[in-house]
Amino acid sequence: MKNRKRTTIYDIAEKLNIAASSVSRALNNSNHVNEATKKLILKTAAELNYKRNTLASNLRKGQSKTIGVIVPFINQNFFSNVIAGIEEASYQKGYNLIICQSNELQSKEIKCVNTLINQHVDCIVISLSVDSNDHRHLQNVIDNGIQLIQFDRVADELETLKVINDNEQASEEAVSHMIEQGYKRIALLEGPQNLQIFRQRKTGYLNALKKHGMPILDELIIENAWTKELGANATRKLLNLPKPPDAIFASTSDFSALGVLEVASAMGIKVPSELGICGYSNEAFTEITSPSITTIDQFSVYMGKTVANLYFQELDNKEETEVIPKIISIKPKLIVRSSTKRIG
Amino acid sequence: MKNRKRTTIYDIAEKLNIAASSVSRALNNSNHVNEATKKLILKTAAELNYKRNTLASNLRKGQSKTIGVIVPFINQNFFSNVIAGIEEASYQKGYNLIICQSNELQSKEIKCVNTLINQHVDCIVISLSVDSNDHRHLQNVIDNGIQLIQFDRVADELETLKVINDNEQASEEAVSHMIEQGYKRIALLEGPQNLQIFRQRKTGYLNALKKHGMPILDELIIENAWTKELGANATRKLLNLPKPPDAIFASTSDFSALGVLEVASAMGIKVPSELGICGYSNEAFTEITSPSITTIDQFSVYMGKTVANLYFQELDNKEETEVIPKIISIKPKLIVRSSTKRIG
DNA sequence: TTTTAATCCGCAATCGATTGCCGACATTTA
DNA sequence: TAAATGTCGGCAATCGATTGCGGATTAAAA
Repeated sequence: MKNRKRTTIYDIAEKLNIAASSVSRALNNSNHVNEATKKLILKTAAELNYKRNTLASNLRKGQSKTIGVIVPFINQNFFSNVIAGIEEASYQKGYNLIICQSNELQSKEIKCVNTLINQHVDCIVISLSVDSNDHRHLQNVIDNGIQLIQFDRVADELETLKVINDNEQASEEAVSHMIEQGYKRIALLEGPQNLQIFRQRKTGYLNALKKHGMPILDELIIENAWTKELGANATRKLLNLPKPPDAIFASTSDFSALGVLEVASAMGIKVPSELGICGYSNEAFTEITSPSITTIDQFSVYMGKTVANLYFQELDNKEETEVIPKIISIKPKLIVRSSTKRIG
Repeated sequence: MKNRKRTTIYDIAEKLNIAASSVSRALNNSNHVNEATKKLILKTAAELNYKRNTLASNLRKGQSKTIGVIVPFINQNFFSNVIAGIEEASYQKGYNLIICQSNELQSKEIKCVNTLINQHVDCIVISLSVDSNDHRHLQNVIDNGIQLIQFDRVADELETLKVINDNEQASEEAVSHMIEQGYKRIALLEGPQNLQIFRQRKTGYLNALKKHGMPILDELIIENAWTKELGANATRKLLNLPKPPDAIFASTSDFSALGVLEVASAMGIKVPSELGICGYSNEAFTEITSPSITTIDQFSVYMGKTVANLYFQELDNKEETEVIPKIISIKPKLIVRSSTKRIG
């Protein structure tokens, strides 16, 4: 709070009795300024503890070197990892991050988008909130000349850059694995079907069953079981069926899978011998439950880096070759653990 | 990418054939403008899809309505929770967050600080990196008239606003609890002692021993065991002592405690009967290990909210009463779980 | 009807950095 | 020696929004 007034290029100019434009050029390392004066300016700038006012600079240059990120919750493992990845890649390029949480609410998501547009961010990175239905606010981003990149939870119909997981394939692989382990009645806990990722995971599940010539049993497919509690409730319901499942694929999240595991334990049902369990996301805890939970790794940090790098590539490429793929799909990896290992 | 050029107040002014200043006033809901024209302006602004250029506004007003946050890693539970808390409180006040990671490196921390100063953030919130030794960069923040708030890992000698946990007290409570459970030889895994929080936790440990008239055994105090791996190594060493401990307080983190638990399990040592374990942080996984781990909850989201609100209070209070406490200490809560429950 | 006050609105400066353009001077080439 | 080229520095406009001040119009008070 000492010098409320910060030193500007004018202060430096005045002190050295030169024009502010020269100071600006020197600080930007332009070659339109004599080497000697440049050194002098830099020295004086350091002495006066000069800090460039990025606001002014950005205003003039019409860019902000800032990327806005909107996620449902910052403190969910998957998202915080993606953000960490974005941050790492952006930092190297001298870009800053503005982070917003949509709290899974479209209404807040819209506000976040507007804030970021006002902030003149160069790029908005978003993973949709669960109740996101129409996408006018995203169209608005594009209309305002801001690069839009969607990741993970994407609106398919919008033609933007996207970084996604191959959910369908991963899901199919997981279910196939369970079938190979001898499970016959595999239940599916599905997430809100307005989100593409959950539709894809369901498709993967159905594909696997078809491929192995297994029947699709509607009573084993439970909607909207994507939190630990909902997963637990669904499990109670499933295990009390006349013909209960012998495996549960919690396609929504590991939290849901954890709910499954807890209910099974409480009911004295043995995992994996009597009930197989597979989650999604490879949350840290899946490794340390007993038994440990089979799950799918989404390479979240890598995903974040990919998002950022995609933006930077697109930036370099402007008006040039335009050969960059608009959609990058990252292949997730099935992590087989005890909760589904019945044989071998 | 449609209209590269966004509408400004001048566009609105021109269209309505009035002065830009009136537009500005209308948009700021000033009462120095006729109600009818105000309505007209607002309507036109909406029609033209006007978005305020926050950069220009902030430049003029000399503030940015932005809070910069620097943490070691975004994707560590504690920090992402604190950030979530800060975001929630800031959002309500119309403030944005710029997030940086120091990666536990002082060098990067300094760069982050400079970036944020350049960005003219109104406030910088920081939790120090582990190798943070001198604090000139923090002094620099203050000298630039930016409000500095430290949380959790703070530099004690700097007179700034601080939000901390009462580590000493929590630590003492945890160790006392273990003593009451009948543990006689309680080991301590300590963190890097240049960070105050770890010194405080050690002090709490020592206090508890003293209070209960128990000897302090140097061979049971292990330095720098603050990751899962280091915790595991330390445990191997401890359990191979001629007179091994019957309890381990992983004062650094739950990850460290997890390392302890894993080694104990691998060595066939029963927890809690043969070895008590207590962690720190109340990470989600501590609840689901078997046995579940006794730990200390730091109320991280609440901590974040407190940080943000502290800033806003200070803002309101400028030049006024100055009665706000400079240091807010949040009392953590001991969460007793199976890993230390030997009696009762 | 005249004075006073209130209400609106516009002019122009300002925030700090950047940049196109011009001119002064020095250096090189014809 | 004259012309052409290059180097360096300054002037002034610009980015978009805000705001102090003053002027004009209208309403209220005397």
